[in-house]
Amino acid sequence: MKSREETERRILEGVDRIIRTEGLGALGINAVAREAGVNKVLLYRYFGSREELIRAWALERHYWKDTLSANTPGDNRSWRERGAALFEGQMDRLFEDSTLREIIRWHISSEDPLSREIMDRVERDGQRVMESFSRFLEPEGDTEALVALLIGGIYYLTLVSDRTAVFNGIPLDREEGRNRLKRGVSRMAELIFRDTKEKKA
Amino acid sequence: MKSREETERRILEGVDRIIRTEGLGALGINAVAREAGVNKVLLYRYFGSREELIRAWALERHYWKDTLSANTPGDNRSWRERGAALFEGQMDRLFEDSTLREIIRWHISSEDPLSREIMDRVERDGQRVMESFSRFLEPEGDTEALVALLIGGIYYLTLVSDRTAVFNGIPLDREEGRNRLKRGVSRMAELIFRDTKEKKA
DNA sequence: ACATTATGTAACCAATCGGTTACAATGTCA
DNA sequence: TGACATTGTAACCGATTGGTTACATAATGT
Repeated sequence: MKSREETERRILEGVDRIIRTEGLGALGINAVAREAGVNKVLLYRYFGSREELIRAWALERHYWKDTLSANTPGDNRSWRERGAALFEGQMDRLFEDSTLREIIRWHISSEDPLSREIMDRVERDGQRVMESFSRFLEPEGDTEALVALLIGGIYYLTLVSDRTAVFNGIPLDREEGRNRLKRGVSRMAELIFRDTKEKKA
Repeated sequence: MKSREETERRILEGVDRIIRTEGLGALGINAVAREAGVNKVLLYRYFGSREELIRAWALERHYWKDTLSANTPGDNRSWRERGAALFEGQMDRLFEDSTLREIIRWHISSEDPLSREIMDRVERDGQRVMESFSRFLEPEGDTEALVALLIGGIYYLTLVSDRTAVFNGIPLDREEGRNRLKRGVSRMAELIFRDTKEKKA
């Protein structure tokens, strides 16, 4: 009974908790109100509608830690190696962040324009990282297509890990299998950039 | 007003049509009855429930044309090349068959055990093809992980092509972009199997 | 002390969902 | 013609959904 700001925060935390534990499909106004320990009337008073509530939740999230910016000054790895680490880091991030997986799931599954809107935001960051990275490599062959496939593989396998324990012989539910995949991502990135020249500039 | 058999077929065709045009999410009993031009009471009389109706629809489908069995006797391609063609064929199949995409979408999105049941059936076929193929190659490195990533990439990109026109600079809605991806799949398969020995047997 | 803001309660709306029931109207076949 | 299977109509159930309304109760700041 005091700060509206804090109540709004509690509601958004309820949204986050529901998405993390039950998925976006379970995100109803009634469920959120229950989860946040708040009356559902407040959701409408403060956010207007279900859609705007979800949008508000999505906007306050940051989606990509810029793995590339974690370059220490004394980093003497080649850009090929850094690229491999970049993709591996993305897979790691996705395995850890269930809400991020849920957003991708949503985008793939629904026709809701809002899911596009949010997913665009997610990928804009990733795109920016990729661009700053590709400034140092001269692509050979259709690197764009190969990278698209690699990213897609990362997306799909992390998504399916919530549903299936084993995929193509790999135990997605165990650390061992996930490490095999991350090494696979790294290896595949190396294969993609194997014939790529490094720019001098 | 005559053959029960034909009416059941019309219902199943209605299911198929809805899934193909509006997706599995739109597959309600009322929608199917409307689409099939039949009273919804009949759906219950003949199939029992929504779940059994979907199961009946799924069971009468065949999911993978065995690309590998399309090997003509005079085929003198290496197994590496055949592997590349195999994956490329899978991507082609997925781009063409929207209901297959819808099944994968369903499996990724919902917790419904039925989706697992059906997806298992889908992948059992694919697994069988892969096994008969890998009998001729001695893997070097974690081929399983790399193949998993490739399949995942194929799955994700075909799924996302229903929602997004451009991914990582590739126009998913145009023949040109899809061909780039298919060539990419082929190329990636070659990269994966580059260091793989062919068995003599 | 008073007005303002924040929060709550509870009933209510219209729509949709999967599913059921009772009964009437057809068509088919012997 | 009569028996039987097939199809249809239409009302109904209980549950859930997103969303609204009217009104009462607290806490806050000045």
